[in-house]
Amino acid sequence: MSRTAPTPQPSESAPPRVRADIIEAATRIFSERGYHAASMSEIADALGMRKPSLYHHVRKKEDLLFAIHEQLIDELIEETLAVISSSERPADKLRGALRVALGFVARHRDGVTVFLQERSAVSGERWNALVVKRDFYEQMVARIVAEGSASGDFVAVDPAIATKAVLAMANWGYTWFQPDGPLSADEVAETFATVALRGLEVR
Amino acid sequence: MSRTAPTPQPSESAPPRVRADIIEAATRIFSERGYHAASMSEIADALGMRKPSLYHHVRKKEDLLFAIHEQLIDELIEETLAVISSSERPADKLRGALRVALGFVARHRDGVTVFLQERSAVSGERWNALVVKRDFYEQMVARIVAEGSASGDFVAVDPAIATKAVLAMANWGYTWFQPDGPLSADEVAETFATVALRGLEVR
DNA sequence: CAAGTTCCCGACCGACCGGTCGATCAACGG
DNA sequence: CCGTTGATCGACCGGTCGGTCGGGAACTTG
Repeated sequence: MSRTAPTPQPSESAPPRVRADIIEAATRIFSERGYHAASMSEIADALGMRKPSLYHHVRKKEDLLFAIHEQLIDELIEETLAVISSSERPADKLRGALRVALGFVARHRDGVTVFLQERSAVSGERWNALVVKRDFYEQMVARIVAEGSASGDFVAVDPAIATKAVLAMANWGYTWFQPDGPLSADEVAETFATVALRGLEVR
Repeated sequence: MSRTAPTPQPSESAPPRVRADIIEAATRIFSERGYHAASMSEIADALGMRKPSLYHHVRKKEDLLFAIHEQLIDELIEETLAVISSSERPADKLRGALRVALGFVARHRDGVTVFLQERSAVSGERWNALVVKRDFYEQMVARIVAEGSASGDFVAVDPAIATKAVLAMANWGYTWFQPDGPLSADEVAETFATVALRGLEVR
């Protein structure tokens, strides 16, 4: 009864809802077991169907991985762009970018795990588009740091290396942050921003 | 002629030299293709032998992964212990720990990649010992931050979160740092330490 | 030279995996 | 009431992988 009335809108050739369920299950299983170790049967079983049924909705295993990557990077870019556009001072932009990144980990932990852990699990033509988007995101962060350095808001350290430090905080979160744990994403993001902007040492 | 005179010391049951070559090759291939995607034939071929020959020196594929992990974490703990023991001020300890970590990435890039990328690729009994060592390393960094907070050298931010920020810088390096690139490990470590201790913002 | 040890490898095995095929079944439209 | 469409799945296929086995080459030791 729960999954017997599909095709409510036969309008588009794009899938209606099953697709989302499939990607969700694939994300969880890829995240738990790793892309190569996970099997299509596993994903099918998690959806209450058998492998050939899953292949009715999906062409290749790699397509699932690609869909996960694309969905995530698009959303991350969109949110980050919005936040840094509505800020003025470089410090606020950096704080906002960290808040978006940590919030992303909190909301899409499995997806981020797949995104960062299975970064080079696949190749092919369309993969280049993802690399471009990933670079674009990094460039957004790099631009914040570079603007701060140029305007005199930030101290004179190598902006490229400082960017890597900020990206590290944003990207490493998926390995330890627990969305259901005692720490909130905003709390972590604020502390990270404080460390990155004011430093730990008392003067 | 290059590999025809083994067994120079039949003293120990421990392997003489081939073992090191095998682990080195496995490290490179696991790092490039991922543990699950890499095959034992690949590793054997890289060593100029066939798969059954490789299995003469190695019992299981998982043993290779375990050996890589163990070797690396032991060395990292040893070096970090030495550096933070010979320092006095928390700031110097933190700087030293970052220098060790980045130097590690520079010297054992493939190994660190396997170590951090294939963190949960295997299970089993002995795996617990590795988790304990990994936790011990993190605790060393945590203690530096906690000491700094307690002594008043560091500002009053949540030490647990600040520790994660430092660990992020140390651990994320393997994804981007190029040992043969224009940046030296010490250069990066110094800049990271500056960001973590003084912050980016001018006051 | 004979016994022993170490290493090597062609051939093989069982398991599993990504992916296909064809039959079946339910729902909908005319 | 029948044809079409979409979804499901048992059975199957080709390929690969981790791991084994048994025989042989090379070297050491006596």
